[in-house]
Amino acid sequence: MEKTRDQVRMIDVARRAKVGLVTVSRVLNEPGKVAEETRQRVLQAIQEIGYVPNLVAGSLASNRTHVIAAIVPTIGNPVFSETIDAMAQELRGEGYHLLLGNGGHSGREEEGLIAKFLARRPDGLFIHGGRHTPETCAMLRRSGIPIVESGDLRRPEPIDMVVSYSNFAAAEAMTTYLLERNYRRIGFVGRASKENDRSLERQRGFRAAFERLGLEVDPRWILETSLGYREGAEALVALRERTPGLEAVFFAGDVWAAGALYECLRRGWSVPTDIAIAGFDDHAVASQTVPTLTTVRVLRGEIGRRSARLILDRLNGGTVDEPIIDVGFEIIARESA
Amino acid sequence: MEKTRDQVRMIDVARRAKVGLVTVSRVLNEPGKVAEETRQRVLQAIQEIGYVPNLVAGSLASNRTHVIAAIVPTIGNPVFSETIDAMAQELRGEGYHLLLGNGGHSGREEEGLIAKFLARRPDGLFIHGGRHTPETCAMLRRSGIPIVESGDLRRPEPIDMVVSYSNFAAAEAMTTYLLERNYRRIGFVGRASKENDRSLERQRGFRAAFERLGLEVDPRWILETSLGYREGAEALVALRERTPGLEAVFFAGDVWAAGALYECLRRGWSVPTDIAIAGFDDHAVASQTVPTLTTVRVLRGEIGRRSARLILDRLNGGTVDEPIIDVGFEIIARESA
DNA sequence: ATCGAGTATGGAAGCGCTTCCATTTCACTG
DNA sequence: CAGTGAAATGGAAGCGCTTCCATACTCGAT
Repeated sequence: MEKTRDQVRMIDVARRAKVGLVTVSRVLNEPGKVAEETRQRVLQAIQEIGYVPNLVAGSLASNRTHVIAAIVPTIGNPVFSETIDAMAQELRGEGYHLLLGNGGHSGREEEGLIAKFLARRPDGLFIHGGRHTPETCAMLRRSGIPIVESGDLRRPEPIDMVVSYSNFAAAEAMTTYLLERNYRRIGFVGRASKENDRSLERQRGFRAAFERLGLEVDPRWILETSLGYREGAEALVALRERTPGLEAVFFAGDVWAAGALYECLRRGWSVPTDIAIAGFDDHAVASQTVPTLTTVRVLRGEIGRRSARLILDRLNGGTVDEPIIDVGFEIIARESA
Repeated sequence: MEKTRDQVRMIDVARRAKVGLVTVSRVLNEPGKVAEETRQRVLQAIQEIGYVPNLVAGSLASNRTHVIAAIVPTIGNPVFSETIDAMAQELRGEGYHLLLGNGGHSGREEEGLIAKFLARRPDGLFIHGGRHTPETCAMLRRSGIPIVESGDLRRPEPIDMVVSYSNFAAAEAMTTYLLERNYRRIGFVGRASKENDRSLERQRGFRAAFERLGLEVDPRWILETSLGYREGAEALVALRERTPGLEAVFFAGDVWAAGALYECLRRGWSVPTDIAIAGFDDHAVASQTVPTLTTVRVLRGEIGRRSARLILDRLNGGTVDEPIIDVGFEIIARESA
């Protein structure tokens, strides 16, 4: 079952085209430096014998793999896949490919994955995720490759570059929007803030908006749960039950909000009259729900594109002037709040 | 801006541990063949100087990259990302990583991508997608690596292995379900069947269910559009307008169906009394919509896992007995139809 | 003591490319 | 017409590993 070593090599092309091996390499990598006639001869030889270059060998010799590693908590989450998609697109234009990994949510798991990824010598690395173990950071720094961190703008000591928006600012802005519309008793639904820095930041933003107006946040308004439509519905019910007079709920994710809107339909609660609902992400469904969903738009694709560009620019020898990019956000006011 | 060649190499570890370079390689790849004491010494040396193996060099020498290439039309589509996610998970367990590419929907584009991917010498390849150009097929065959095609069970000449469900059978089953419930005028919404084989298969399945009962399909019942919530809503309205007495609509995708359900809410159409709605995919939202959505469940994760296993088994020297795996589907009967 | 069969280890030869440098050719200058 | 520089080409030396083979040593059976 041994994999047979019968590849067509560059030297075979060279012999066929009656040129030196080096010339074949040039045709592939620096076509401008080869005479037109020679070039054609080589290209034809490549065609004829069906030569497929071996980039593994090339990478070893040149010390560049043209691979960018990307690590996200879960590939399945559309929130990440949109970023990844845009990044892959941008990279492909310059001959780079994506090595994809789901880091899981634990620091140790991530550390192991990163170690294995670095062994593949990617030319750059994109990582969405919060805290890294000190070992991970050290490893990444030592690697010497351009690195983009994403997930939140606020990083105490960025390893290298950062592309994101501020979860804090976005949550604060939405909460302020709700407060301005005279909602006062506002629930907040997010992920476990202990496990997830971004959730924590959103919750902080929520609280900050209240504080700026000198208002108190009732601890009963805060609810942490896992992501899902049903979880959103359940959260809404739980919050209303334990908080008499609740006027609005800010869901830190549109999936929860959409689930909650369904619950309102089932129970005959009128939105936003009985209860106002706000979301986060501007998921495709947000403009179609009944009623349509007020939410925070974040440009996920933009994060991917900008990250790719930053890495590519550095690889192309440019000095990156601003290594921390804020892609911003936007409050999308619709019917639900 | 030259990338400095200052990696720690295996030979450095060897010298520090006072062993031969080969022994270090063994510690990493066949630990059992090294004496315990020596092994510890080597591991410690690795720790101390922070050695990160260079898999590029290893791959060149061993002719195995431990990389599996995966090509999907779009990474962003949750339908694919679920498969990819499961596949990555399964592969990681055996030390393999995923090289990810979005092939676009054109054959030429795909061909270029595959050529570039093969140059990276992946040990296996997963591809979701229908028609490949003859050149693509030839290239893939010549590569000699295990290949899994997915997307639909029906492939005239599978390149190698296939893991999927039958779009035809699934659509036929759902249509039959609707017919059994005495819906007779049934709309069908899918993607452009000219561009997408899977859409065509689903449409064929739809028609086949009618034929089996000797019933006619009115051409006005068929509507092709692009994917999206709004598109689903619009499709529903268009179908009802042009088909008096329409009793049900089968949407070949839950996103359309969910969008259509919202439209029913807006217009006050009662589902399934005024109009029955069925979907496809069993998207997470399907169990939460109002009313809940009758749909076809397909195990996307299972496709990823099985594909990975098939490839891994072949790489581990096993002979795969059944190179065409049907993961099946399931009709999930809920309230909407 | 002798042999054979493990077990542990290391040296040397590549894997298929890129890069460095040398060489050749040729048009153009003074 | 020698002198010069640019353009085109190729030889040789690695890139950091794995694999093949040889060697040294151990142990129990003869």
